[in-house]
Amino acid sequence: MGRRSDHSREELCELALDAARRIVDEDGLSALTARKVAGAMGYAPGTLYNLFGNLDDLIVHLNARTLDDLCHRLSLNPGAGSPEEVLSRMLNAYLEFLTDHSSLWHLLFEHKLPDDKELPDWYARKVDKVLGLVENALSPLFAEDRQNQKRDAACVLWASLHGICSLYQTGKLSVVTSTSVREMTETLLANFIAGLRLSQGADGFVHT
Amino acid sequence: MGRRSDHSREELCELALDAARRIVDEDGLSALTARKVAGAMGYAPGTLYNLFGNLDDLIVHLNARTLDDLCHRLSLNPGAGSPEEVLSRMLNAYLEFLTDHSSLWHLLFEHKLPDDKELPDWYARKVDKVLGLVENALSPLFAEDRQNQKRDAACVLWASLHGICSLYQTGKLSVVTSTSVREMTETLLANFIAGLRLSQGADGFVHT
DNA sequence: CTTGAAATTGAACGGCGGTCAATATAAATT
DNA sequence: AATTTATATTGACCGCCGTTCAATTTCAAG
Repeated sequence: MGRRSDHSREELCELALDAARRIVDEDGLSALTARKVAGAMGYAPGTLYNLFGNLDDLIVHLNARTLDDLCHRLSLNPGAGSPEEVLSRMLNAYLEFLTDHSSLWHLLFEHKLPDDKELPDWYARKVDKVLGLVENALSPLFAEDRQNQKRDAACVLWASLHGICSLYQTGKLSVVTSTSVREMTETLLANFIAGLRLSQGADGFVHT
Repeated sequence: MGRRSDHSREELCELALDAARRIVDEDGLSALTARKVAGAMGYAPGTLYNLFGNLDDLIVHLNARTLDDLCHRLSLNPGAGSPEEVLSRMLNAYLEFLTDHSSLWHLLFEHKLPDDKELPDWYARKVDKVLGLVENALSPLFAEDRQNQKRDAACVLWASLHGICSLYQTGKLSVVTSTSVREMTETLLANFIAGLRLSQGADGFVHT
């Protein structure tokens, strides 16, 4: 077999990523194999390695798409309101995605590159974008001269929510409590923000 | 080859789990293979399947040991003090374990049984024990008639800390912030507990 | 000494990620 | 139009993996 030119290189990448997404969504992480992806797009396994360096590389690109998707969903329902209200709406969208595409979500976070490789810059920028949404929601809590603390707070909140979702999704929470993810994340949100309000000072005059 | 009787069945299990622990600790998760474990204990691969149903089963037992170890370390430095102080000490021990045995820690949380199988009861009890430590530390914050809320709070806190550690450990935090795990977990701890104090009422008279 | 039960082996199976010489096609050159 | 060059595609191959199981060897009981 030789050159086919049924598809451009970009079309092939899209084909591969579409196939990969479908496979993960339908049959779970363990079903994502090079042979299966290649088969689903009607090509031989070797072709996949012309498009991506290896499976890890393909997964990073798939995760980038998932990140875009997630970011888009979180951006809907913008609306105004207190940080609690805004974040609660975002949480809705997040949990909905987690429920509907648990394997894609799982892949997004569970996947780890080998120690000697780092995530590319364009990927970091996508993560930044999501984090920016959280940051904006938290903005009213921080005085003008403390905006730099926003980012840390956003990171902490985001990572914490992730922890709850992660343990839930791997079945490690149900072993220990019957409380729903919904309730737990709301508990975190409420208490963490209450704490922030305090430490940032309701009117800027409490604590240092 | 036939019956050797160099070791009792229990000794063999210990041999296997010791080997597995060493392999994970030294060479990471991906190095944990049946052949390697068997080789390290001086037996053929098949023997491993007389002791454990499969690799998943062995991993659950290894994780149980890790859980015991973790629980033990968290129980040292008991001491008195405010919930913040007690939990901060526990956090020290936790982060120390995370640093020294990152792969064992990773295996403990990342491993997921197939959907049709559940973690055994004796395993759930071990998780419970760790959670109990957090619960005790939070105890002073809850009035006598609200002790049942303790558990939820402990779960949320534990899961949240896990999220920060998890993202850190998979290199997904460094992409987005240069703040240390240490600082982030302290931020969570401080704000969450501050929030709890408020919602539980400093003297039981604020909010419902 | 025989017999039966249990432990141990290691080859075998199907599948995996990844590689690469061979090949077939498209584009460039003559 | 014929020839060359460049490139896309293949699929057999490598060394692994988890897991199985018939065959074998040893121990213990009768």
